[in-house]
Amino acid sequence: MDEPKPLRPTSEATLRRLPIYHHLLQKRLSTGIKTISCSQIAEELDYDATQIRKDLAVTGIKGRPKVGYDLAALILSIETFLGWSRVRKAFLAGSGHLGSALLGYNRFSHYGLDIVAAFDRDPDRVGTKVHGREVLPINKLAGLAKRMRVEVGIITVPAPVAQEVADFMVSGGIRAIWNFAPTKINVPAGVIVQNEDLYSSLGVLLQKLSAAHRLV
Amino acid sequence: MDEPKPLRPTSEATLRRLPIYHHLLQKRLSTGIKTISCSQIAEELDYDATQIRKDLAVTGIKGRPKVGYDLAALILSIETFLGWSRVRKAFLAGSGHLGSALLGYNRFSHYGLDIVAAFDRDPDRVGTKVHGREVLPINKLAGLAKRMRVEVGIITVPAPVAQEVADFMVSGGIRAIWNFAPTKINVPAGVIVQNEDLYSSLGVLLQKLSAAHRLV
DNA sequence: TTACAGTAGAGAATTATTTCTCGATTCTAC
DNA sequence: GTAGAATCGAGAAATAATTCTCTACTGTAA
Ligand SMILES: NC(=O)c1ccc[n+]([C@@H]2O[C@H](COP(=O)([O-])OP(=O)(O)OC[C@H]3O[C@@H](n4cnc5c(N)ncnc54)[C@H](O)[C@@H]3O)[C@@H](O)[C@H]2O)c1
Ligand SMILES: NC(=O)c1ccc[n+]([C@@H]2O[C@H](COP(=O)([O-])OP(=O)(O)OC[C@H]3O[C@@H](n4cnc5c(N)ncnc54)[C@H](O)[C@@H]3O)[C@@H](O)[C@H]2O)c1
Repeated sequence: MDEPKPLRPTSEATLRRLPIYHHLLQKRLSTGIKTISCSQIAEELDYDATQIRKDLAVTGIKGRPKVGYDLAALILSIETFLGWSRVRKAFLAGSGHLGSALLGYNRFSHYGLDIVAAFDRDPDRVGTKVHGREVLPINKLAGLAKRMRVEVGIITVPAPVAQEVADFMVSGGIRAIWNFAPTKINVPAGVIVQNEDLYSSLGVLLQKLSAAHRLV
Repeated sequence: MDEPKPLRPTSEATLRRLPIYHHLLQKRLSTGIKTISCSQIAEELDYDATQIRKDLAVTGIKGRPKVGYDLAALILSIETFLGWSRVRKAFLAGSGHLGSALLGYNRFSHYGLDIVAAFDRDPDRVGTKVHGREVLPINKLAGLAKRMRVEVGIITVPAPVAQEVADFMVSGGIRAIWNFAPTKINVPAGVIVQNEDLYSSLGVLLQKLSAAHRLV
């Protein structure tokens, strides 16, 4: 009776909902309340209370009947589970429109990510500063990543060069890639890729709008 | 025997995958090939071929055994299904970091979306131009949306004011909202909201990275 | 012509996720 | 104290999504 559970990894759906709860909980924290129940969260977000209870359970938090969860403890539990309590260094490749927006967003450091430098191929960009971070030549990425023990790579370059940039990241020892380019990138086993495809989101929105049209 | 099928709406998972196929198909189109099969797509994207077949079926495309699908017809079928073939006007609220990045991205017009104007509350921003689009005062949003028959609203304002901006959009007759603020917005029935929560994406990435650490 | 291999499409089986049900617990009010 | 209401937590049931299986079709090559 050593490993009775197969210990499945947490479902992606649950992982995506946890930050949504986190936003709400933080908002509530500032109002001064001390506890919150699943039914209250459910009411606010229009989710099913049982689903929220199961989601929160994966973080290891324990609630009390009739009361709910301790708000501060719950926030901490989510942050710990998601890996937001330990800040990891990140390199961003492609300091264009989207890359600059991410660099300008100083809130990621509260969510486990510290973008320490940006990289680009364009000589006009290299050497400039974007929101306080220096832009370095892309060919320095791998070496620096290794030296600085950078764990996360962010790809905001055009799709045709995304694979090449990902290869630099992998060779620099980066083990998790946040990919904003609308293309699949191939990485060796053990490297985590999280695609953020805005077209998928846009596709869902516009399809629903079109479908609504067709019905009415 | 009039409505034998309940006609369920297409699942969100399928809707999110269709744009991913679209990216690949477009890339293939430029190589000159004329047809493509599910097994080829599956090989490339590391998906299950049957899943791809079922996904593509919802767009109404018909394939031929041993051959696959006509590439150009398939692309068109996806575009039509997702509502990308008819371009809809959009207003963007919040011309900050992220809003500017979206305004600078001229490719959305090929994907059914034409951002025609931006809105902001900051007097320093109002009156300027961001990537060719004028920034107008936020209090003009509702009236102009109604007059110009704008269908889509994009929210890139800070979370605490997202609801207020959404209300302006709804009162201007906007029926689909692409929300980048990390907060729930409440809208009347019939209005479509698509949340694009970068923290969800980041949460998935970092949790997987943490979990990988724990195992090794 | 004929065998063969690759593939779409439909439906069944499997797996994953969400929702329901119920017992146990804990707070509040009487 | 005791009754009642709210809620957690665990397991069962229902629902949804994915993967498997089989048949029929189509092009290619012997
Ligand atoms: N901006 C958006 O709103 C938006 C929306 C959806 C998707 N995207 C995707 O995000 C990515 C970036 O978009 P963007 O609008 O910021 O583009 P952009 O052209 O503004 O920026 C791209 C940057 O990458 C740099 N670059 C090009 N090749 C490089 C290389 N080999 N190595 C390092 N840097 C290189 C360029 O010099 C440029 O600075 C694209 O893949 C795009 O499809 C952007
Ligand atoms: N920039 C990013 O990388 C990033 C990442 C994740 C999430 N987000 C989210 O996107 C949103 C925008 O982020 P940002 O970095 O662009 O912020 P930002 O501060 O650069 O831009 C916000 C803009 O909204 C305007 N604004 C404020 N109140 C307004 C109102 N009532 N009406 C109209 N305009 C108003 C401001 O003047 C400013 O121009 C935020 O909700 C943020 O959480 C941004």
